[in-house]
Amino acid sequence: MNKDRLREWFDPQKRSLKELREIQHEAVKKIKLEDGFDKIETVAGMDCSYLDNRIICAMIVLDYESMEVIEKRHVVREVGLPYIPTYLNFREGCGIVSAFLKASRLPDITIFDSCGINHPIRAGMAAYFGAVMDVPTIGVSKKILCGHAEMPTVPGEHHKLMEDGEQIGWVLKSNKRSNPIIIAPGNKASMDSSLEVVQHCLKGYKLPEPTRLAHNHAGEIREELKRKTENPE
DNA sequence: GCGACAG
DNA sequence: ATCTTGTCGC
Repeated sequence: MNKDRLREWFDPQKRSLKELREIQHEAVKKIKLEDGFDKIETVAGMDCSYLDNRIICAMIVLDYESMEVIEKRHVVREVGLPYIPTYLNFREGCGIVSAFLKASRLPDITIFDSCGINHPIRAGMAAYFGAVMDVPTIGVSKKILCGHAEMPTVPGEHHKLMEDGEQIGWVLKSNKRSNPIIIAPGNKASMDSSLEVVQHCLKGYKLPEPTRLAHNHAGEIREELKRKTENPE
């Protein structure tokens, strides 16, 4: 996909929220909820951190079986939109696309630190990105944006996240000491596969390795930038 | 009208 | 997300 087309999908530019909502609807039409991958050999994690008016998007690619890091990438951008619930795809989109395209080899599936189809109009960052880029994605968040579910209390316990009688994701107790995490398909990943992939990536922490490591990396880059800002040499 | 609301 | 100290529990 060329650069101009990508901007149309991810750059909020000077468009109104109404226009942005329309664009989300266009992307949602492209979402596929069946598995669109074969054997998973690599899985990536994507997360962002912020510093003043800049956003740091970090991506980590891991070997699916061993969960060993293969590649770490990041990009720093000026944020183009304030945080507005349900419009996160336009706030973090451009940076995420840049980081994603920096990978030397595209991952078989990517886990985002955000919502998937568990969004008011099914346009969570993971679902939106996956639909536009036509790649498999899963969303893993820490808070419920929409939907309701019984809360799991025992590690491994999980329940369906429901909205209007439809399942839009899962709520999973990933760790004894942590609050449950919310999992949802993004694109080209079924409801069951989304849960299975995330469970496979859990290694004793609240978050699955891909997302946990991406979060750490984004934080490290942030600290570096902070030093430069305070100590310009 | 009121409350909820990913990062 | 970010700002921040101590504190409870394993």
